[in-house]
Amino acid sequence: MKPKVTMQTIADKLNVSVVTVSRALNDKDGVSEVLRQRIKQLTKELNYRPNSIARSLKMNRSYNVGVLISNRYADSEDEYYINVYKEMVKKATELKYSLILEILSSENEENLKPPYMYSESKIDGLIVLGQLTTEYLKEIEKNFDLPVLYLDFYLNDSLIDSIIIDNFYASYQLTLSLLKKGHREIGFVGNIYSTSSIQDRYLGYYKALLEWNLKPNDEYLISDRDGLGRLIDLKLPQKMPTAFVANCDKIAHKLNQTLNEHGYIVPDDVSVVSFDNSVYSTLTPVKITTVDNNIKEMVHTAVNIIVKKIKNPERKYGRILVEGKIIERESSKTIS
Amino acid sequence: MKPKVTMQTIADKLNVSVVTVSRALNDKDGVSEVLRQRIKQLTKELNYRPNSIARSLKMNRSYNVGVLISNRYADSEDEYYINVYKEMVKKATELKYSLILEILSSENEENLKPPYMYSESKIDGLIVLGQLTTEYLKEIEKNFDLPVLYLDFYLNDSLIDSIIIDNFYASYQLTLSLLKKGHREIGFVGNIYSTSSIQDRYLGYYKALLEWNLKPNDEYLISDRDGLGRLIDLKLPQKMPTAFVANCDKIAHKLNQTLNEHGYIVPDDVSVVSFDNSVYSTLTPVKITTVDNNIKEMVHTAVNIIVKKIKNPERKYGRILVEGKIIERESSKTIS
DNA sequence: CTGAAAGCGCTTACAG
DNA sequence: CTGAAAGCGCTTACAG
Repeated sequence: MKPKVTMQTIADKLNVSVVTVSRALNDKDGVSEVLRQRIKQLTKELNYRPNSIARSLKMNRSYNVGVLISNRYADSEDEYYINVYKEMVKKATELKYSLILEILSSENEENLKPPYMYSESKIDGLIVLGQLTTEYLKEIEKNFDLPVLYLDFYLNDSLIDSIIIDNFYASYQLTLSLLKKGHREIGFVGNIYSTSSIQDRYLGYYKALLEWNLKPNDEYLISDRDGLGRLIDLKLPQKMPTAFVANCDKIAHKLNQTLNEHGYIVPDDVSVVSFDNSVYSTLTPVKITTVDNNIKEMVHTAVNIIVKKIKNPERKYGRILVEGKIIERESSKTIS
Repeated sequence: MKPKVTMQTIADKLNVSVVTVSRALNDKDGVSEVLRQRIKQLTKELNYRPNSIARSLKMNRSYNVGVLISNRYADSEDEYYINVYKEMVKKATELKYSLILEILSSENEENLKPPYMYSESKIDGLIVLGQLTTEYLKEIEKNFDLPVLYLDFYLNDSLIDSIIIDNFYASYQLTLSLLKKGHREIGFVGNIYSTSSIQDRYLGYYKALLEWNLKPNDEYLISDRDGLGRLIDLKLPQKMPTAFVANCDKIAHKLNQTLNEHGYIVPDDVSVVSFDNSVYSTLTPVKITTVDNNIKEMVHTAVNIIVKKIKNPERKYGRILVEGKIIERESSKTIS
């Protein structure tokens, strides 16, 4: 490793002070244009890299934002959140922030252990990506001395801002599209006590039915996971509806398999629609009609807001809704 | 936000110096056990969080490792690398390091622009995940003043350590498994000029054929991407072999589709085997025989080594091979 | 066992 | 336009 180049090195070579170097490099007033150029020039020749750690200490800012994801969402083949993360990284870089990802183990979640990056003051703000236990979230809300943003879920009675897909509206639209195709017996797949997003999708489905004067049939409500988010086998009802709204593509894919095992073909016997527009929706033999979550818009909003909150922690944003978009594919069919 | 708690706060309350507080919290000698406990106790009561930025400045360590991935590998539905990243995060946390991910755009790659996290001195070491252009890598090797590790590829004539799946050996074994099933006409799918990993997989395939006194047939070599890594349509040969080795599951999946379009059924007409054990290998109707890359072992080794290199930059590790494991599934069939 | 001093590399008032 | 001084919150060598 070569000798370290600091602002002092530059200053010494040009017989000026570090103050001047700092001002020149940060494009602040108080340096003659000639000197500024000389300094910038030398900076390149010497391969000077600013020490962001030193700046951070002075400014009381790390220029890092933490992203916390539960092991539940990151551990399996569930690629959705990790994809969201990727988009976040791109956006954060634009804003000169770095992202630090931490995977929250079930154990630490249960023990209410704060993220390492928080305990070590490595971050200026935190984005919680995907719902955690209410106890854990309450703990964050009570103790955290940092701007926090919930992404892709919200918590009732919470003062913490959140950004969510407008699941309710999207589900309402999606269910309407089935009704317009002639379906009257429509089921829903998902544990509606599990996450706010499944709940809202269920209620949007409910609303569409009510609007067509239909009563949701409890027999058509199939759970897909236990209270801890672990997937369970899907139990088909005795009498089959003509269509299902699945709470996500992954479950739609699983539903498709379960249906096949029982001799039903999608969409000839049963239509299936779902949410997320993830890899699961296109890799099955029959491509699934789904809702594109508009990850990009959601993520851009999220990163912008957390940065704004770092600069002004008092400002509140509340619940921000991002609209999804239905993508019609082969799994939903018009019936008579 | 509450008033900030620092070591000074603790020191003042107990009428000791910050030196003593620092020693107590870092479990260093020179503090009586009684005092140490009192300090630690107070730390909890006041919700003290050490300022890792200050420590970093003093120690000249950020305790961050950068991970650089090309847009090419992260942008599409290619979940492989992002999965690898997730495992890296878990391992890094164990070692008290944080990871900062940066996505390298094609533009920055072409202009040889160094990663932001490097230019801003935010990281102590860099892991390059997935091959970049030779020019970019040479630039890193020439200029970077940090430990660097290549993960999942290597560069010839490079002094930089790398960790790779033993592609050559795995491919050799995989091809042998086809030969043992009676196949004699075996094709290979992949642009062998594109990445070292495709090249090595091709050569392992080659070796297996040679060992059985077979000559690889150029007609059976199908390219899958252009020089920049963009996927292209697969052109099937006039005369079909009885089996294909595809350079990854994603391509195997695509090959399967192409074969279907031309009226061939896997594995009845053609067997297909591939690499990665990714989501693509199990979501197709016919599950694909593939090689599990042992991501965990690869990642654990990688993170351990970069941390060791940060502590001792002189030490060389060379090319480290991690063994893959064949997972037999339905897409490869015994023929007579 | 305990502390005063110095310093990591910056930035921001303040003074000229 | 330029610089001396102070300070961000730690850790380490030195002294007692």
